[in-house]
Order: sequence, then C-alpha cells, then structure tokens
Amino acid sequence: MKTITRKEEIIIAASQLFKEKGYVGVSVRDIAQAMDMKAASLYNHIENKQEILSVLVLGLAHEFTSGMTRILKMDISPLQQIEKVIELHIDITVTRSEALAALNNDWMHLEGADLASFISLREGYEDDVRSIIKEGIRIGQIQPRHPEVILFSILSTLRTLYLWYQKRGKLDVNILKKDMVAVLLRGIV
Amino acid sequence: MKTITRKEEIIIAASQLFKEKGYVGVSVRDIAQAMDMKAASLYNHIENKQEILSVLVLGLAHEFTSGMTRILKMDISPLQQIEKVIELHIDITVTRSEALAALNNDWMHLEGADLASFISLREGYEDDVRSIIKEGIRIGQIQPRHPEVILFSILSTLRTLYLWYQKRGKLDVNILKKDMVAVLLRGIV
DNA sequence: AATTTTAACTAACAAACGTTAGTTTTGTAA
DNA sequence: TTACAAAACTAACGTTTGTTAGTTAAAATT
Repeated sequence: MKTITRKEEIIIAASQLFKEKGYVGVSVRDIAQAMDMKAASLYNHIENKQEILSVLVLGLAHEFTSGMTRILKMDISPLQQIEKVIELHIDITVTRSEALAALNNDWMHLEGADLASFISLREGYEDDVRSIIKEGIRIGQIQPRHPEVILFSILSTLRTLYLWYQKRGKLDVNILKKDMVAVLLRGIV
Repeated sequence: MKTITRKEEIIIAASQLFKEKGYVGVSVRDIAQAMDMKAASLYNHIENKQEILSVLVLGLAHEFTSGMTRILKMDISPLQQIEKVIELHIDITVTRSEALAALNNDWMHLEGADLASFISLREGYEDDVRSIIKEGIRIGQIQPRHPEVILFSILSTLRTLYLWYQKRGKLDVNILKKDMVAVLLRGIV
C-alpha cells in the first residue's frame, strides 16, 4: 500500500506551479495557497524552498541515469539502444511531466552540491548517449554525420516533449513511441 | 551608420542575464550593475522591467513571422520550404541567441496585450509550419506520419538549438545547416 | 554665454520575499 | 482521560523587489 506523505503532496503541488511560472516565479505563499494552508506551515514538512526543487530535479535525474544503466546492460545493437532511450524519455514524460519541466528550466537555481551533482549526472547521461551514437556510426548502423548534431537533435526533441504531449490530447503512448522512433531515426522524407 | 542607443545597450545586457537566470531571476539592480549604473537610472531609458522582455520576445517573434511570410511567398516545394524554415531558425539562433532564450523560457511573464499578441504570433507560426507539412504529406513528398509528431520534432530541435550552438565551439553555420537538414529530414539510419 | 535636454545620481516607498519563533489545534496511543 | 506528537496557525523578522521623486552634472542647442 503506497501511501502519499504530506511532503510529497507539497512537492507535487509545487511542481505544477513551477511548470507554469518557473521556480523563481512561484513564491512559497503560492505553494501554500495551492495546499490550502499558510506559508509557514510548509516548513513543518520541508527544510526550505530549494529542497523542493532539489527533490524534483535530482530525483528525476537519477531516474534517467538508472534507466540508462539498464539500457547499457542490454545485449542489443546501438540503434536498438537509441530506441530504448527514446522509449525511456517518453515513459518519463508521460508519468513525470512536471518534474521534467523543473529539470529542464530550473536546474540552474540549485546551489552548491546539488547543482554540481545535477550537472555531473546530466553530463554523464549525454556522454552515454554520445557513445551509443558513435558506436552506431562505427559499425555503419548510423549515418556518419557529426555525432553532436545527431545527439542534440534527438535529445532536444525528447527533452521538450513534455511541453507538447498533454496539449495534444495525450495520444496513446505506444503510437507515440512508434511515431517518434520512426521520425527521429528514419526522418520524414 | 547604424548606431546603438542606450536603451538597446540595456536590453542587450539584460538579455544576457536573462539567458543565465531567467527573467524573474534577474533584478533590475542586476541589470543596472551589468551596465555600471544605478537601478533608478535605467528608468531614464525604459518604462519598466517588463518592457525589456517585451522588446526581446515580441521583436523576435516578429522576425520569425516575417521570415515565414517570405518563405511562404517562394515558389518551391513543401520540402524545400521546410529546409528554408530550418535555415531561418539557424540564422536567428546564430545572431539572436539571447533573445531566443527569453522567447523560449520567459514569454509567460509577459502580461495583457503583449502576452496575447505573442501567443497569437506563435500559434500562427506553428499553423504555417503545420500546413507546409500537411501539404508535403498530401503530395507524397513527406511520409504519412502524424503531422503533429513531425511538427513538434522539428520545431523543438530548432527552438533549443541556442542552448547547444555556442557550447560546441560555434561550428560553421553552413555546415550546421547542411547537417541539420540531413538529420531532420532524412533521419540518422 | 545662456538655455535646454539628456542621463546619471541619492534617497526612499510600499509590497513581496523566504524564513523563524512561539502558540494552538488536531489526531493517535496509553 | 490524559499525554504526546504532528501539523496547522499568527506574527514578525530582515531582505530584496520594482519603482518614483527630486537633484545634479554633463552635453547639445540656441
């Protein structure tokens, strides 16, 4: 029985506000109002405002990293790994779109160790995708284009999918995966 | 002789700060400091803080719109029009990356008529790209995939190019255009 | 040389910010 | 029923926010 703590409720409420106005644009009083309580009461559950951001951003970053670790362990071709990466992003987009917004737009408002930790996780993740692409090129499975262009064009599409997914009536996830894989891998012509 | 006004200097300085910390994360005192003056002095040149954002975002939105108008007037195929759209985005990314950051991340902090005007410009622009894609599909030049997936995957890549362009050593614009067109249109396999 | 305009300054404002301290209410366990 | 812990409250704090008013120095115009 997975029960939800008050702290988690606060973080969920905050993440929805962050998605609309950004971390700095949302005050603790805004968050409190969304929870139907007074701002000071929040501090019975959280240490400070930044902890909310940290839980959202670092929590999600670890989800990506562990997803990547799982993919790298699979005994499949680079191209199939890229497919798995696309599916990973889509799954996370569907289930955690608010946290994704925070990760994309507000990570720079982390400080100290949390900020350093996030940057390192993100760089590691990009390095992993880059390696897959390079290996795919090496064995002739992927076109010998500048790897950075490929890396960027795939990742930026996947990273901003959350902006678009819900707006367009939440179409079926499996159809979305199929179409995204097709468009990203095989192009549109 | 195109001289630069003090107001424009302020807007340029502000846009660089906005790119790092976001519109709400930058105070007018931050902007003043970057200009080596006191915050109150800014108000000899601007009406208020939001005017800076408005000039950046709406100015750029009109650049996109007029670029699109130019493309739609050309007597070329849908696929060639998409190519032109890609080139338009790359040109703007290279010359106006700070304003692009504001347009992407801070447009929601506009208010009233400016906000409405931006939303309408953006929707019109997306409609234009969508129409090109649909026509391309109709005449068999573009794969009969869900047009929204194609639209989104191209636009999101182009919109976030600014995040990535400068980081990777500002490679040659023409090479970039060629590679982006290839990856976005013909895929990577 | 006198006048006007431009663009900086200092000082201050009311409002909003994140956060703390101390107190009261609410729900659970003895 | 009492005792305790959890979670709300009120009140306030020191800062920072965007902005205004009034003043002064320099530059341009008459």
